[in-house]
Amino acid sequence: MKSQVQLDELEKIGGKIEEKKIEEKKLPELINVEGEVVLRFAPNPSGPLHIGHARAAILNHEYMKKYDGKLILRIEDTDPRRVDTGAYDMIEEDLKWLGVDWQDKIIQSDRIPIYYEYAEKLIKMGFAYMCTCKGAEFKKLKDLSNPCPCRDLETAENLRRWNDMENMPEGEAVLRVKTDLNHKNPAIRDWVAMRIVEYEHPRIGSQFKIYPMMNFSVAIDDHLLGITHVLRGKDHLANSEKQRYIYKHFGWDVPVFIHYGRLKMEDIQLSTSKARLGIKEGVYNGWDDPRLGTIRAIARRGITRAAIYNLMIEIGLKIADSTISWKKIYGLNRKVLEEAANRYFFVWDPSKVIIGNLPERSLGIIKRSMHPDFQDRGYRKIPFDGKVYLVDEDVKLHKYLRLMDAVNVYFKDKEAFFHSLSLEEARDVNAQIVHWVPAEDNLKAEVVMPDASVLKGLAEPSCADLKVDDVVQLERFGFARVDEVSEGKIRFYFAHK
RNA sequence: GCUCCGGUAGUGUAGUCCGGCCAAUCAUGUCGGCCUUUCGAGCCGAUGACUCGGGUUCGAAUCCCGGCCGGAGCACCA
Repeated sequence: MKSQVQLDELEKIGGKIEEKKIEEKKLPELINVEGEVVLRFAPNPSGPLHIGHARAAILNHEYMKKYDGKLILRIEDTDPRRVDTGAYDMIEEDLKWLGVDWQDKIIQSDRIPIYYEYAEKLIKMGFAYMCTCKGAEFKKLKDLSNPCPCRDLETAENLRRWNDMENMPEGEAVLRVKTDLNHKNPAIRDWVAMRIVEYEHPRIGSQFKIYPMMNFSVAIDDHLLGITHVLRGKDHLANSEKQRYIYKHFGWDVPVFIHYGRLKMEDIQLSTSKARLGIKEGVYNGWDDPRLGTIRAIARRGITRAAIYNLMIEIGLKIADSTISWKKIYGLNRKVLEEAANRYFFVWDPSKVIIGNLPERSLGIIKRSMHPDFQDRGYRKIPFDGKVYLVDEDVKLHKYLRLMDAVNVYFKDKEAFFHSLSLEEARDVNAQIVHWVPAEDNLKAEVVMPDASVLKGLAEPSCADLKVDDVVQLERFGFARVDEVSEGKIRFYFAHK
């Protein structure tokens, strides 16, 4: 018997634990918050979103909610060669699946004239010049901190070249932003703002031939859209510095740049371009192949958005790189699924067993709860007539088996016989407790595993009532998402144990 | 090579700015126990980290210098 003092102490501890659970995982405050916080998620439409995009999307979305601010979806399609027309819709679908919503959407290819306008302003202000030097020659000069011959061109000549740019072939000229030729980092020196692209844009066609470089369009748009905080990967560190020159030249306020580290994912290092190639060559079944790190692949596997959200919030915006293990994701996902997932029997590697000596009283309809912790969800009915399929390994490895909620059997000369009925008796002989499926009344089932291999077996009859996207726990097997249900057949995608 | 940035348990993360309350947080994983008609969940317990070497200081995960390791950028991609 515990003393009152001990009980009080326990309650205190319990209370503390509760509190900690509630206050779990918060994002740090943003700096320089004055007025409305405006953020953007700005993917390049080269394919569907992957787990790396999810980080940017979720963090931006979380801050939008935290500060009751605004999130803008900006599609950055200023390189006609890197545009996949299917990606525009896929990006929005993926964001919707993630539960990320946005207030405004803009597509940069709709804004080309705006970039022209600001390019011209920059030329007139003397902060940009038209450079016709060969790339290699410019680099040589740049690396020595020397100006190229075009740098000191008169404004009038720059404007003449700028207006003539449309008549030049690709590679003939670029518009450069003046920065600092003595900048320590050669990459920052006089970077390219506009270039000629002779390639039909998949979305807007051939109406333009001059396209902005990302550093230019991004800086112009971030300012025009009133972006206050820019969250981006640390691979953009140098770009942020390049973009600062645009703000400086125009006299604009610079947003807060926040750079986070690289996200590495165990077993998945596939870039969008490699994935696309793999799909084209038939190595992968599509963008949602379970081996890929795309949002849709992860979703198809029964990973919940809540798990992805929690993961991204936990990782946060650290600039140091992070490696995510599947175990981490599974652990987070299991928390969500454990409560949500109803239980069903799936027998893989099925072995038919006919049980001898069955007493009449052991036959009938077996009822088993949908979820042991939530009896109010009701139960499934599984008819038991002595003829069942069991997992082959269970049959081979054990002398005594208890078929859950039905009977205890024993094997003699590879034949199965009735032993007893109660759980207690099963315990007395150390019977292995196993799941089973009726030999007659069942569904053909297959489970697509994370490596895309397919495990075939049989599922209990009530699986016929399942709907696509239901996530269930296949007892003694693991969590799986229902991918397709048809007459007498069901297909699952395996999530994890 | 040049420029910049990092390095806390297996993994993720807190703490680092403003040294002491840090013999370092929380989560996940792993192992063990209890419970249980699932290999799940829950509960209890265990496990395990400040990259290394100097320096400053009464005192360093925290500040300084150097090494090591890792990453990013160095495009007419984003």
